[in-house]
Amino acid sequence: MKSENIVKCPECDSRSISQDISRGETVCADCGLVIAENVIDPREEWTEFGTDGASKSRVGTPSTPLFHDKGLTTAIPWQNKDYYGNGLSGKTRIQFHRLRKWQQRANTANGNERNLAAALVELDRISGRLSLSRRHREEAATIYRMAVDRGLVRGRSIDSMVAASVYLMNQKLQLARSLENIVDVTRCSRKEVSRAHKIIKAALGVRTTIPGPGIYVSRFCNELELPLVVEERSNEVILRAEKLELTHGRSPMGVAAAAIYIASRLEKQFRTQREIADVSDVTEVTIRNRYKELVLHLEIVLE
DNA sequence: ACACGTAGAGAACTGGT
DNA sequence: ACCAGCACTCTACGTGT
Repeated sequence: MKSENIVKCPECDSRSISQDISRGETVCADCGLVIAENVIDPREEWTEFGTDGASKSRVGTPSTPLFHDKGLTTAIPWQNKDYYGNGLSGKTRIQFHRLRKWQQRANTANGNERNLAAALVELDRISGRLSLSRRHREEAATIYRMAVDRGLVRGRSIDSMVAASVYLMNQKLQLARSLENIVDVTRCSRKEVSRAHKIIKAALGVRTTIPGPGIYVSRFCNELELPLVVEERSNEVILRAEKLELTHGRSPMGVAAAAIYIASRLEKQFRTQREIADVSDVTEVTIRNRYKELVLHLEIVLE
């Protein structure tokens, strides 16, 4: 990984690339794109093992919850070759075979570890499809790890528990992903995911604030390429709507979509109901119903 | 093209048993 | 665990500008 050679962000062309060495990441400071990860930390470890100072050289990637062994592995290659590429003698070969076997067992020996290993593969897959940042993946992985530790996964499908962990992380960190967004990228039903989610949430005692429409505004506006003023306007509308309890029992995405529709017209940055419906995963009908309601009760005049 | 309105179907939550 | 009732949303229209 030649991260030190990167000078421009491939996403936004910004030149402010920063290296977070202790996390092993190279990140664009402007758009937050992670350009490289698992970069080896070349700095000397603080702990000194020798007396000459030169022995402080233990390096490696930082620890992360994203691998079942937290990324701290020693790999014994399968080839029966030594460092110079020469073949190993029969005796050594047998010895290495045994070492490999034991390491395999040590890595995934108990059921929990094996479970985690499988789960993290799934987490990686769905995180990719939801384009979650590393921080979000780590939080989801941590939640899943706790669920495994409490024995919650036993007898339930790994996939549904992983999806539920992602959803819980999403709520905890106020990410704007709906349950549908997550169900779409898993192999299990909405019912399974929401049941698993309830179980984990209760067992871990995670408190989440019920997400209001507000959390969707910036994501939708981004996808619609609307300027910041529209975003602010939308939030004002939503705030007033919440005060009048116009949002209760309504799909938050529908309310957000309607607020954006109103705001975009107020700011003369017209977007059609169709366009807004597409990014917000609600239908035009719902946008219409919500926006009529909002306009009526908030006494907003659209010309 | 876009916005508007409606009817029937359907999914999801609540409370009851 | 299943069921009924409920409010809300969706699909699929037709209509109007």
